[in-house]
Amino acid sequence: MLKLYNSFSNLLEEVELNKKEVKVYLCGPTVQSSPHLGHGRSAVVFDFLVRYLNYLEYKVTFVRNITDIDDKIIEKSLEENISYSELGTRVSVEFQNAYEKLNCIKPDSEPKATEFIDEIIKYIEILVENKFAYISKSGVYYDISKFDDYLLLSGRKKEDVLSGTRVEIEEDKNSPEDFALWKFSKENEPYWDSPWGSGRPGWHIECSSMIESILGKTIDIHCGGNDLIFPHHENEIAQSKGAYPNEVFVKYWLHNGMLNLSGKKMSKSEGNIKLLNDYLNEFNGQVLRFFFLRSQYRSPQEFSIELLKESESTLNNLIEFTKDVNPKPKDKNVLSIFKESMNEDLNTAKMLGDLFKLINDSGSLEQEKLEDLKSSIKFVFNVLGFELTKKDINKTADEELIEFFKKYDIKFENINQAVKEFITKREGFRKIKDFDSADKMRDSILHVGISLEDGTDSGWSWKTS
RNA sequence: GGCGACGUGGCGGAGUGGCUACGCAGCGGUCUGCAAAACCGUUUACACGAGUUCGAUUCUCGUCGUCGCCUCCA
Repeated sequence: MLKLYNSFSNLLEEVELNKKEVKVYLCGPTVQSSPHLGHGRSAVVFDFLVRYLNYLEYKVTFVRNITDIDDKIIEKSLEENISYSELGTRVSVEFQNAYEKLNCIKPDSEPKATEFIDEIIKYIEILVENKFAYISKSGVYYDISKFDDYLLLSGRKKEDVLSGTRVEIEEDKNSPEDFALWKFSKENEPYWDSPWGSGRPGWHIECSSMIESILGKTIDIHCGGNDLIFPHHENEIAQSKGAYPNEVFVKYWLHNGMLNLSGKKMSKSEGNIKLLNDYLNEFNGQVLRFFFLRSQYRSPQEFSIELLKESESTLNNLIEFTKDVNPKPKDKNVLSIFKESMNEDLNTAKMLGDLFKLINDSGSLEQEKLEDLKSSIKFVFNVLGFELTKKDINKTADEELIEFFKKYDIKFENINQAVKEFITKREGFRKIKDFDSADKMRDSILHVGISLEDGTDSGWSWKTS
């Protein structure tokens, strides 16, 4: 039985869903700047969720939105002297590429706020009609005083929120905690026409509106980073309950923990962000993905380049262990470890530990059982979106490699052929016990990232750094 | 100040009222011309104080500390 921690009840709940139709919505990024590692974590951990639901034979409809219009995007595009849409498109492409490298499955729908302006306006009209919204000089606002159940998700009181420091008081709102549904445009700002005046949607309304348009009034699982709980998700609830008071909006709220750098949250506002692309060039996407697997999705997770390298080592060991088998669901222990830990609020960290325990105890297994263990481990990793094969091993020749082998009179055709010839040459020295020369060759090839391993199957391997 | 989370061995990170988590690194060994890889073995852990209990890292209370949110954010 799958259990998930519901942020709304603050409880681990047994999930009851209709197998034939599970609707999942993930709050995606605001495309104002390049994707950072935190975006990666959120995308990957909820990709684990969707893949696991698929494995359990739920029929999932998965939507992940893109916020392509908001104050920060406008601000940034003015700085760069390009249009908001040019900036948004450029950054969206970066996100797509990153998601692809991380092997996240493509959502069934990836709506952008600006593609749903009509729907958003209709939604606001309902809120105005239901008296949850009012029009003022600067825009249309949600009237918090009308919604009694405000802040149930974050478990706060209205009066406590009032004491916050960031409330914009300069605006002509009835109450400081009211939030914008529609913002009238100032000069040089992009705008769309609306019954109240030209402007743009507020940050929160797009999600309520797109959820309804694409998935319907009730969805099963709503995911996002835990920094979105307040105000974003509170406001989504306020909007959706304001528009449709008698409908259940979301059955299960799931929130992932933040990524930390030296114990502090990585975020745009802290200015301590690490860009995904920086690491996706140096490491392959699978390593990043594996890094995210090592911690349970709700826990804060510490990031550093050392920890990423550590993940790479661990992953390589796993790849090595399973290298000669095809993925098959054979070993009952592996499958029950997989299901039990995933059922326990997607505890991928526990799964990993328990699987390694099996690997450690596998020394005495007979051949067939050992193969079953290996192919089953490969199987569950496949389910979670890992190929468990070494990538980049057939790295195309670059100038450095060609030059290197030329020094030893070896013509570079492909990496395997070249290294093989190199090893044969070195073996010549070893045979006549000229170990000085043999060691020099081994040292020199190490400088181009190839490490020779006498007595192993392949005789060599790539080093990553 | 309000609300919440957490404090586990060198680092990371699970979990449990009594049984080695696990990974990586380290150390020792086997192997090897040497090294690497592989394999075997292995070291100081549950912030502090009190309580409940036959027994607490796990439950309760207190203390200290760290972090998150409080209308920017994944």
